Parts: sequence; C-alpha cells; structure tokens
Amino acid sequence: MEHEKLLHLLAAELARQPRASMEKLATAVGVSRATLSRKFATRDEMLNALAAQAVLEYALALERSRIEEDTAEEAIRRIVGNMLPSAELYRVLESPDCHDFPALDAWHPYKQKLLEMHYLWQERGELRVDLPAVWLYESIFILLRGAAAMVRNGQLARADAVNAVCTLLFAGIRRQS
Amino acid sequence: MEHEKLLHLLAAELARQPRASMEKLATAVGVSRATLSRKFATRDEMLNALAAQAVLEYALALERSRIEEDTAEEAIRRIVGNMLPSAELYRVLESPDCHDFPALDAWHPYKQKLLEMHYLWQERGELRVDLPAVWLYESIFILLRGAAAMVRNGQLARADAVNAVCTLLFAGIRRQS
DNA sequence: GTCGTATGATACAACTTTGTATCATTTGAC
DNA sequence: GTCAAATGATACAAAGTTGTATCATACGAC
Repeated sequence: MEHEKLLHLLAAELARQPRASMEKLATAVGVSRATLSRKFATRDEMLNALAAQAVLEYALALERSRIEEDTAEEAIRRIVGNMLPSAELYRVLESPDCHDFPALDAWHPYKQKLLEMHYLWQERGELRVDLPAVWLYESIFILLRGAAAMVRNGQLARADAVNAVCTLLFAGIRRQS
Repeated sequence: MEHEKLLHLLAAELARQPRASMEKLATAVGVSRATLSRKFATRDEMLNALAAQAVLEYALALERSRIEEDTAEEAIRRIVGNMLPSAELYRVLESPDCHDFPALDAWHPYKQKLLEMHYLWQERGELRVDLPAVWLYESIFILLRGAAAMVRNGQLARADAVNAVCTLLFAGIRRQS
C-alpha cells in the first residue's frame, strides 16, 4: 500500500480507537502486522511518521491557502477547505503522547505563522478582539476535527463539512433576522 | 478519595493519555494501583463508572438549564455554563471504546431531548436552518470539549471559557461592524 | 486507646503487546 | 516465465498489563 494512504488510514483508525494495538491497527487498515512492523519498527516510529505527515500537510495546506491575501474570512475559508482532508492527522500534533517527537519541531513555525496572522486580522479589525487570538485559532481546528469525526461517523456529509465549519465560525448558529 | 472527585481526575487524565495503563492512571490521580483496583475491578468497569457519572451530570446540567424557557441563546448559554465542568467526562460518552456500555442506555433519552430542542429552536426561527440540527448540537459539545482541553493546558482561563464558547456560537469570530 | 475501614506495598499468574526473525507466497516489472 | 521486492503467516522471547490475593500500616470514629 502507498505510504501516504497508509498514514491516513492509520490516523483515522487511531482517532476511532486510540488504544488499539499494532495488530488491531494493522488489521483495521488492511495489512498484516508483519507489514506494518516493516514500515514502522516501533509504535513511536509510527506516531512520529504520522506527525511528520501531519506537519507536511499542514504546511502545504497553509501555503495553498495564501493567508496573506484577501480578507480574513476568505483566507480562513481556504484554510478550512485545504485542511479538512488532513484533520484526522492533526490530532497527532496535539496529542500529549507525541509532544516530544522530533517531527513536531518542524511544525511550530507554521503554527506560529498562522497564529500571528490571527493577531494581524484582529489588528486590522477583521477578527473580534474580545476573545483571545489563540482561542480563535484553536476553535478552527477544534471544529475541523469535530466535523471530520462526524463525517467519519456518517452524521455529516463530507460535502457539507467545510460550509458547516465556516458558517459557524463566521455567522454562529443563530438565524440572522 | 471521594468517588466523584476520583472520576473527574480519571476523566481528565484519560483525556490527556488515553493509552495510559491502570497503574499510570492511578499514579496520575494520586492513589495506588491497589486502591484503584478496589474501586473498579476492571478497566471496563472504570470506564462504565465514568460513563454513568457522565450521564448523571449531563442529565443534571440539562435539567438545571431549563432549556424550555427563554430564548435559544439564553438556554444554550445556561447549557454551556452548566456542562463545562463535566466536559472531560462527556468524552467517554462519545468514545468508541464505550459504545456498548450499559450506562450509555440511560444517556440517549437526554441527548435526544436536547437534540429535539434544537429542531424546535430551528422551527421557531431562532437557530439557522441551513445547517443540520445535529451539527448545531454537536458543535456545542465539540467547542465545550475543546475549551476544556485548553483550560487544562493553561491556554484559556477557566473564567473565560463559557464566554469564549458562547460568543463563538452566537456571533462567530468576525468583528461586528 | 480500640476498632473497623481504607490505603499502600508487594507478589504472582494469566494474558497481551511488542520487537524481531524466518520462511513461504504473492505481486509486478521486465 | 523469471526475478526481485513486498507481503502474509508463524514463531518466539522480552516486556508490559491485568486481575487477584495477602500483609502491614495509616486514618477516623468512637
């Protein structure tokens, strides 16, 4: 199986069953334990590979989203759209199991860049300043992960997920009068 | 240690380290493994006790929130305020490890009631109808759990958490012009 | 102080998980 | 068809986890 595809399947299964053994994970993604062990000698190595892939996709999605262009809303809509496919992977970035993985060092500059963009959007008067920027930043990913989980469970259509997140972010749940 | 306090500490530690062994959990919450084993003979029994406590607090918070009174916004603000202290516990309700625990049977009616309230709020024109009610419902808990995690990590002040969630829910992240 | 209860320490067997190795089979390129 | 690479099946020892039991100590009520 292709390496990237394998990582996505593993991330999805880990989101479902964080306590699954390597054997259960292997079966769930459709390979034997032997093969999984060949790709990742240890569980930590696997998690690190997931973190590395997460950083890669985070960075790529950020670049593609051209966050310096247009309004905050348009930029964030692009971010949500570009990051939704990797939402399951991002869980690894936040997981306390992985907080000292080498792959995470490469992530912090990108996270910092997006966080600082939030400060800028606040200064520009585009994002509200009565909530901490870190909450605005995190709420995007909180909703992204939540929406991805609902898509996985069949509670939300994949095609609706980006709109569900963005509408909530920019208009809230209340019907506009 | 008091039973209820123990459950909350366990829920918090499980949120941090879902893969922690009973021994690690016991140490983290400040008891010996022997004591933890006496309270919960097996891990499943512990998870079921957590689920039962979660259902209890969910039901109590729902009742206290008097969701039939006032506007959707006021009712949901009360829900968020009343449920935030149990947010770590609610993770057990959604966890796929626990989907067939007996304690969850008691939960579904309460969840259903709150979900149906969302339909009513939509019909009344208080909540938007261009997003599925289940997304409106889940987004409350997604944000609650996210805010609780940030409080735990020291990224968000506990006193600000309810307002952060409710402001996002009802006004979004964009500065109002 | 005495008693019962709760706790911690330790031990142990059964079981699971992990990392590693070996061999047979399958797959795909040529 | 042939070959090399990838995969699956199986085995095994080391380590970790779990459920249980036992004993000694700490604590609180009285």
